[in-house]
Amino acid sequence: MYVNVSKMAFDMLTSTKELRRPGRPRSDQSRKAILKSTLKLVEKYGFHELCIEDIAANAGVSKATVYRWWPNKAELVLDAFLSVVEAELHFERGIPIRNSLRAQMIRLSRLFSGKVGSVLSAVIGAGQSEPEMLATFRRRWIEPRRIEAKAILREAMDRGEIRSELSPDAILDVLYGAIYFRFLIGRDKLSDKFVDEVLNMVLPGLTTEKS
Amino acid sequence: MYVNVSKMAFDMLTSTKELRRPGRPRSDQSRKAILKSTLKLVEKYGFHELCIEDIAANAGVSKATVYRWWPNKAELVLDAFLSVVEAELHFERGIPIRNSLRAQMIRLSRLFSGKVGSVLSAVIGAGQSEPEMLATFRRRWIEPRRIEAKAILREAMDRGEIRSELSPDAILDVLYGAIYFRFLIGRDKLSDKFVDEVLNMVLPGLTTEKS
Amino acid sequence: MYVNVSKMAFDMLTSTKELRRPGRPRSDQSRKAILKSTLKLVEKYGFHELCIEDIAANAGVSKATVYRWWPNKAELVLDAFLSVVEAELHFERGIPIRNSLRAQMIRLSRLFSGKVGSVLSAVIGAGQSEPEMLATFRRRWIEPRRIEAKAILREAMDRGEIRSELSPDAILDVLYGAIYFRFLIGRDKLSDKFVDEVLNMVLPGLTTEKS
Amino acid sequence: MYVNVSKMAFDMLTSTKELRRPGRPRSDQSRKAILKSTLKLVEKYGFHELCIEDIAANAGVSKATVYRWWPNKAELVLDAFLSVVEAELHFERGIPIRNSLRAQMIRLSRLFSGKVGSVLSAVIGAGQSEPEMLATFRRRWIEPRRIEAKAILREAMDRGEIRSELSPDAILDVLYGAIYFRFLIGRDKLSDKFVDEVLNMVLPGLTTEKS
DNA sequence: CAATAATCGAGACGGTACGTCACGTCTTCTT
DNA sequence: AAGAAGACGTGACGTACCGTCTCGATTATTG
Repeated sequence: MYVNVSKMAFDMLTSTKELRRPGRPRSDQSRKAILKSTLKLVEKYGFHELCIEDIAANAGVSKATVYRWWPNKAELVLDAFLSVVEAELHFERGIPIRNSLRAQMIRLSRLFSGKVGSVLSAVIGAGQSEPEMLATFRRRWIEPRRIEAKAILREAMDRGEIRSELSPDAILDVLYGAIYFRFLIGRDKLSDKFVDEVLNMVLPGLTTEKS
Repeated sequence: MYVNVSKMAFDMLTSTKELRRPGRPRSDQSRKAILKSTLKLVEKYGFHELCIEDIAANAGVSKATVYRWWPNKAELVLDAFLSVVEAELHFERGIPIRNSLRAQMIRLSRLFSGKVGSVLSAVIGAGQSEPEMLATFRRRWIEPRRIEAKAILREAMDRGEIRSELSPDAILDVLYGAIYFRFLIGRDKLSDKFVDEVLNMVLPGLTTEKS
Repeated sequence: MYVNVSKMAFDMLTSTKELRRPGRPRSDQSRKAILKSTLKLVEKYGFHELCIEDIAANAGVSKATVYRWWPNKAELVLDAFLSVVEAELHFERGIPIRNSLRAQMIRLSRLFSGKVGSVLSAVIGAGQSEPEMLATFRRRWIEPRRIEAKAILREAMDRGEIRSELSPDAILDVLYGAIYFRFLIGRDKLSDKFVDEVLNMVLPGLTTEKS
Repeated sequence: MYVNVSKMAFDMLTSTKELRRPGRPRSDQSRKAILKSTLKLVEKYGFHELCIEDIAANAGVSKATVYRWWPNKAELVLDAFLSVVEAELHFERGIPIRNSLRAQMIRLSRLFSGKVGSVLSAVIGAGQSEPEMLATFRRRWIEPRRIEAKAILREAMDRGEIRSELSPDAILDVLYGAIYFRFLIGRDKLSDKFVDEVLNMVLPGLTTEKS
């Protein structure tokens, strides 16, 4: 991960079409096959049982090729996870805060219930004993979404929908904490209905109006 | 874990004080030394780096003795965790719901910030790829506390403090989800202040009075 | 082995019927069950794969009981072997040397081809890396028979059938070496015919007459 | 053993000098170090006490490398033995049979008395409970020598030195059985004198002339 | 008839080595 | 260079038996 980021950056800088590093270029086919195999196998076995030898074999790639581009299993799984979900789950802006939050939270909870859910839980689980991995996870998955969320919260505060003395971070910890808690630990399934329950409980405490 | 639970059950059934199973009895000294070493080492190295060979060596015990009583590292760590925290963190009853919740949530968040916090996160992390372990964790850690919590919520509903049409499980997912989320994923530290922020946001939505 | 020999000796000395040591006497049933199980399992698995835990389990006996009477697997197997064959295979005396040798060699080679053959080869095999065991084997199996054999050879020398300048030990090494060699290493099966081949080749060199 | 034999065969077939299998080639240095350490340790401790962990450590090699090429301790020791003695102990041809036999038997018995003797007895001992190993031992140690021996016996029969109605296998079982018997079981040491005793006893029965 | 003494079963214990697995690295030839 | 192949040293795994031990129960002799 670290490695390929820097090398990709180098490639981008230099490839004004002609300039590039000597030697055989990186096989994009291999890269994709590795990420695909990783996703497939982590869904099947979970992070713990997953082994890089199997990923390499499954991707028809040599082990050394995996290690050339990712420093360890954790980063690889994280990259595979992000390669699937990175672009999704934006907030709609300019609509009532409840609607915007609800729509995004429902899409998130459905994502958690699907195939990538098992990959996500594997990533967070592994992160509990690998601080660097958790940091990367936060930086590339949690933070981008939170920046957007804070923006719409700020807008809602400006419109007077949300009490502006509240901490946006605390608000989001409460709303999303409920979903993540049920996803990671809870026995109950995530559902659209649960999202509504959460919003019904929490929003009254955030709004300025006395309903 | 599974083994000794069933055997302990057997002991209890048969021990009208005098009856015991034949053969050399299990060494309680070894059992305690193993749990103690496990706690110590998991705090030091985290779950991932922890190895059973080290636990056995540190406890002055043979590897076989560890495997005789615990099927794998995860169960052992879980048992060690529970042996330390199992009896703690009850709710005070007969006082306003906010006070009771606040006191327990603060004690919980302080626990998370302390030494056992790292053991707990290791347990939950490992549980993400071992469903049985997570189930045991829920059964022996989450559920006992939740039963108490539901009882005080029910009392508060009876007293008219909490709207009785709300789902107790959802309420607890919101309140504790925030803490667990910040503990497991969040970048911000847990603090007494955060507990108050959560309660301030959530309780208004739960109460009957419109303040 | 060492233990029970001495204790048996003590028993013999003292049991002029009434005198015996205090405490629960040794269970002869267990002793026999152990030897029987040992024979059965060594035939089935060979010496190497044989384990004392299986012997004890098969004999319905505790492991400690086995170790109380035999110091190790080798001695136990040797004892089991000798308990079956010790009394057999004497030489007939007062008949022509060829007849006496032939009869005993044939009985021996048939014994080798039977069930105890596999036990014997296990014993000798194990003896190759345990000098004490091999010594006991020689003392209790090889030597008693060799003493008899030397006696009939001496008689034959006295009668003038065998050249008396020959070494009886060398004679027996040649005759029986052939059988043991074929038994332990050779690809060819032992047979009565082979015994005759050996005698036909060797006896002319031993006899005084020029046939 | 099985593995490398087949791979060596493959190498031989394909190595018209240039063709070789892909991947990192097997380290010949490791292979030799393992065989050397095996010999050294089996001489020192005997087969039974020998453990593969020690061999690997002594050879500065990983345990996995040992297991990659030899399926078990027995095959490894056998290979080590053969790597030392395989090329030795031929018969001289075109001389009187007695001389040829005597020279080879004396060299053999001296070999048995030396350092490799303990390895050989370990190999034969282990072979008693592992038929495949004994078969390999016969194929690679016994048979090649026996083929030569039969050739010189046949020549001697053609020359009229040996009675041609005798079975060469039986002759060799008698001659070499005596040596192996004394080596494996006998209490007496092997010596040049013993070889002469054996030949003096056996040859008269084999020869055509009446001396 | 109690006290003493040894054996018995069951089975837990500290050990040692097993043979396996995956790690991450390295060496070779090919693309 | 990058890639596939695959051998390498390393280290932990979980297992199997080792030979010893601690129990309560049993079976004898002795006082």
